[in-house]
Amino acid sequence: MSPLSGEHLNQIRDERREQIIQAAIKVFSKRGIIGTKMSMIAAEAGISHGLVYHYFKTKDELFTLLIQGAIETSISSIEGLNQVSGSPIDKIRLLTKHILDKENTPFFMLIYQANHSDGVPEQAQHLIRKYPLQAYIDRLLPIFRDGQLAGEIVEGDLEEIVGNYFSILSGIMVLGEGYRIPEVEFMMRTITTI
Amino acid sequence: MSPLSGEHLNQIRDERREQIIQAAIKVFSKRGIIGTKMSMIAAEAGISHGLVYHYFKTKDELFTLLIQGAIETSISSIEGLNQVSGSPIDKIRLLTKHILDKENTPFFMLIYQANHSDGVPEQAQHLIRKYPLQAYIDRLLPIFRDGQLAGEIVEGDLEEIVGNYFSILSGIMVLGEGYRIPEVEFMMRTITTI
Amino acid sequence: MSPLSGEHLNQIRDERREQIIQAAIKVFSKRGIIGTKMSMIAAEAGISHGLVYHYFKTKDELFTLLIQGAIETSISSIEGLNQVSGSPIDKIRLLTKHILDKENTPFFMLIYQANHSDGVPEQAQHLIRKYPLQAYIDRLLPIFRDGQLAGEIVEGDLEEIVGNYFSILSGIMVLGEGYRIPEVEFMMRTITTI
Amino acid sequence: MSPLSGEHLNQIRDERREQIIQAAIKVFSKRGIIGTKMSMIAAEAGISHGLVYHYFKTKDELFTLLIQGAIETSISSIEGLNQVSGSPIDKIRLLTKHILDKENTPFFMLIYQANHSDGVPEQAQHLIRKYPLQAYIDRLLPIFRDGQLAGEIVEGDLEEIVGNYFSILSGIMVLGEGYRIPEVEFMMRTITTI
DNA sequence: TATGAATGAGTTTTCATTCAT
DNA sequence: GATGAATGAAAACTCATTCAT
Repeated sequence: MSPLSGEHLNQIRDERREQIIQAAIKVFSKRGIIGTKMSMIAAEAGISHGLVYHYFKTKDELFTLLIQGAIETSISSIEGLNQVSGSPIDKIRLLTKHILDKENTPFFMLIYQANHSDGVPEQAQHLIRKYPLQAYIDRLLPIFRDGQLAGEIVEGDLEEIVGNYFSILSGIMVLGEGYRIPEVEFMMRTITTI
Repeated sequence: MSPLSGEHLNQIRDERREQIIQAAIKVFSKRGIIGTKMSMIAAEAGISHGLVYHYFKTKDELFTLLIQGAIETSISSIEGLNQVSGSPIDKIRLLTKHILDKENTPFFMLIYQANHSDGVPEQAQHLIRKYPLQAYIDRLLPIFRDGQLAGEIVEGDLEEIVGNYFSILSGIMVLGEGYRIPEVEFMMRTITTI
Repeated sequence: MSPLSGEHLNQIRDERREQIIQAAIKVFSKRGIIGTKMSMIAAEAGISHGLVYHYFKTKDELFTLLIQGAIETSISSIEGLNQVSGSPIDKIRLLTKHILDKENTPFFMLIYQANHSDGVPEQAQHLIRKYPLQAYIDRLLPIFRDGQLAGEIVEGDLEEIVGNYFSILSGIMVLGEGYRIPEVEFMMRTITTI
Repeated sequence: MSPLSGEHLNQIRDERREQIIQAAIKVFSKRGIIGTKMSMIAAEAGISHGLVYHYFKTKDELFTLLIQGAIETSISSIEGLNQVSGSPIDKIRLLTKHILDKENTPFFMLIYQANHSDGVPEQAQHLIRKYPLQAYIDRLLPIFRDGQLAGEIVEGDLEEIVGNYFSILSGIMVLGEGYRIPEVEFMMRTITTI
């Protein structure tokens, strides 16, 4: 019989890769790099640990890939706010909703893990350092400024306000199970007037 | 040389124990259980790794001890609020100030680590489960209720408000370097009227 | 498409086998058994690693086969000297030339690898032990004796002379790149008179 | 009781190190890097494999150290010839004797392994490349030139003669068990007049 | 016949823990 | 009480081999 068609093989490969990536996000975000054993990822993906290495050279490479994805996703979802129509407050509400969405927890957890764990691969550290809190502040500042000018956002140093707000959002998402994720309006009370 | 007096030995013992505990808090809170090597604690304490085992049977025992201390400290500092004079808002401000104090970061980190890491000793897990968010909510609820009755705290489900507030405080303290710790008033805006 | 004729399949089979064998000789002789991955042989042969297993059951089987070939070739080329006309010295010169021929390096390397490596399959070890230095000495001795009788070869214990000579030839061929392969006459000075 | 005195500890450390090094020379020289398992070295040294890592960071570091030692020893033993009194032929005879000494086999084997194996650590490769055959030829050339001028050594291109001679010596030492190590005079016949 | 996805045994390396001194 | 040499269990990673297609 002839070997599998290239297309079919590609499909299998892509599926497996995605399967492993999803498993890895789940495990890494919960346990960090050191706490995550490749066998856990394999088990989570329902495959042998050897196969993980068929698709990803090392644990580090896999982790770094996820970090890159997490950063790209979070940055682009912030930059995407500019395309959205609505008042500054509407945009911030949208962002807040997005961040507080349970589905996005792993991204914050991953970045958190990369920030705190030991044994974070050089390249992942590099990415993290390239996008510190300030990078997010810079991208959110214009929206907050507009809000302040419109009188919708409290007076005060803008960098401080944005930094605080993004920090408490990040904090809440990092806590994980056992804590409460507040409603959007609860968080926004820190920055809105009235 | 004559042998050291028993009292002197006791003193050395206590000093060493405290030395190790402080070192352990520092390292565990930053790196978690798995990320912390006994040799790191020893190095931080300036002693040989062998000596740590003279004072603490295992890494798990040491970690569990710290968790116990962290929980006790945080619970008692909340319970202590009742002895303080002042309005409900004053008490909450005091608590907030206390929690946001950099000095107390390690306690939150430790509890966080115990909540998230793998390889957390059974006994530590037990302690953590014995004092979940709800335990803190229960103890804070009376104060918040008074505040609500006095019209100083926003309307709404009290458990939710207290849970949210304690969660965002915890979140911020867990983030660590690279993020902003907001001022007390910034946090309190989530719960105060006007 | 009509199925390939049986004959054509046979031809493909034989070609592939030979292709793999040549690739295996090249890689095994350079890297030894342990150092050789089946994937290297496959890559060298320009086929998939799975296909190697269609032609050879295991790595061990393949290696053993090569060892067998190497031994048979070297033994028969020595035995072939008897069919050659010429003086003893001429025959030894011919043998020396043959051994020092770069093309024959892999055979010596293979036997060397089989002698030294770990993880040499039982059967290959058996073959190697069946044809030790002594087997070569035995076959060369008559020629050297004739040479000694004719005064062309130095006096002395014949087994020793033959053993020495074959050993230094083997040694030189095993060294590989980075060393000099001497001219025939340089080697022969060890055994010839004048 | 007081801890071991620093001196005693030093003694233990030095002994163990030496013990491991000797074991490693033995195993590495016979089986090469890939073929050598750290557990083999540990077993040969009669210690646990963990202890090997107490003294040497990695297998690569250990191997590289041995290579360095082997190169240094062989270079210095050649350079030492200049301090020796005697005719050029005497010096070469001394060198030959030294090289053919069974005790020195491991050095040649190690360098051989480093030249041929896969997975040779970068630093070891560097050392090997720094001291190719030419480095030895350069150091031996003056002696051979003197010998040629004195009519004790055959006519011909000196580099060629020295390279050939050092190569056949190296080759013989690499063969290991199963082959004959010739007498000094047998080897020297390749280069001496008469 | 041909391919490469998939598995798991085996190896390197780390580190909690023990123990002689 | 104090040290650090020593052990061994556990985890990352490699690769021979199998097998569905």
